[in-house]
Amino acid sequence: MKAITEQKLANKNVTPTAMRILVMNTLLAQNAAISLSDIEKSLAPADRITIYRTIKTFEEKGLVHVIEDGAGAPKYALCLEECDVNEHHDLHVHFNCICCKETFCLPNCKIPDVSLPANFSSTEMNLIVKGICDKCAN
Amino acid sequence: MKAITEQKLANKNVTPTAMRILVMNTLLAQNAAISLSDIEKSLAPADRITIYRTIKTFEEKGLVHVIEDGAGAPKYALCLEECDVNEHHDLHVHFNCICCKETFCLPNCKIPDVSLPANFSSTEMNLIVKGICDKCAN
DNA sequence: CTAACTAATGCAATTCCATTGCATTGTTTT
DNA sequence: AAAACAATGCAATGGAATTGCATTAGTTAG
Ligand SMILES: [Mn+2]
Ligand SMILES: [Mn+2]
Ligand SMILES: [Zn+2]
Ligand SMILES: [Zn+2]
Repeated sequence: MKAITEQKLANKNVTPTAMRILVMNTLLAQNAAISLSDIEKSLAPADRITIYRTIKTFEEKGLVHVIEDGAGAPKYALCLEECDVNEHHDLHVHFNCICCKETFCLPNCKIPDVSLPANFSSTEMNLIVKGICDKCAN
Repeated sequence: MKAITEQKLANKNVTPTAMRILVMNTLLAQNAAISLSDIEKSLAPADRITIYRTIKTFEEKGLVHVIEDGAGAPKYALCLEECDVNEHHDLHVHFNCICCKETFCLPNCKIPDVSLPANFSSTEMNLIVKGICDKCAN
């Protein structure tokens, strides 16, 4: 366990401090994206700002990606190994369930190409699908 | 001018008050999506909260749609006539230019279908493309 | 036409979250 | 061990969303 956590940090050149290991373990334990305040609650009474800066560091180093699902606060999920400081490669669809309110990465669901108008060029895409997830379907 | 504005409000059963006409005219004057604080600045010294509630009303009545482009604050743009209280039909791509920072509706650029995992069903989709717009391309 | 009722507005106040400054503590390098 | 650098904790700031409440404008019933 601890090995995996520290390895992930080491892979992206992030010094494995106590706080960072706690946050990384929290992220590893999720099957859905979580917000900053989720992490705060989960790690209370750890300092909020330190968690904030930890997540920022993770984001910059390509350990997590941000998901803006329109639910108020941004959520975070672990990146694939291929992501790095310069480029995130999580070009997958994110799904927000209107029933359980969870937001999931759908790593096998790639964002299709769209044909933009003339002289528009794209560098990044973000697709949020809202609906009912498998667990909430009856 | 005034005729168009009031007609748009009337079409969606929104009482055409002074404030609502001002906000609607502001929206009509844009060629890009604008944030609440943009509207506030544009209509200063009108009351911020009234503008907030006006936009909420417009949104509920299907007059405007929200665009979360990840730039911090949500932006708003006029809907097509087909939108209504029950359903927004703006299933088009939104484009955020990393150069001029503007966010545009691309009404002719529909969001392609994506094949979700088994037992996931979609009710709504939101695709934000980031890149360089035609005006900023050289 | 007026009283009663409903909708819209303006202002105050609250809450939430993001972000920064700064002093302190822990780590690494020389 | 001293100097240099990185991470942390706490205080403070700032922006934006949201709600309560009293006031005003608009509409409707008698
Ligand atoms: Mn993801
Ligand atoms: Mn649009
Ligand atoms: Zn669900
Ligand atoms: Zn541009």
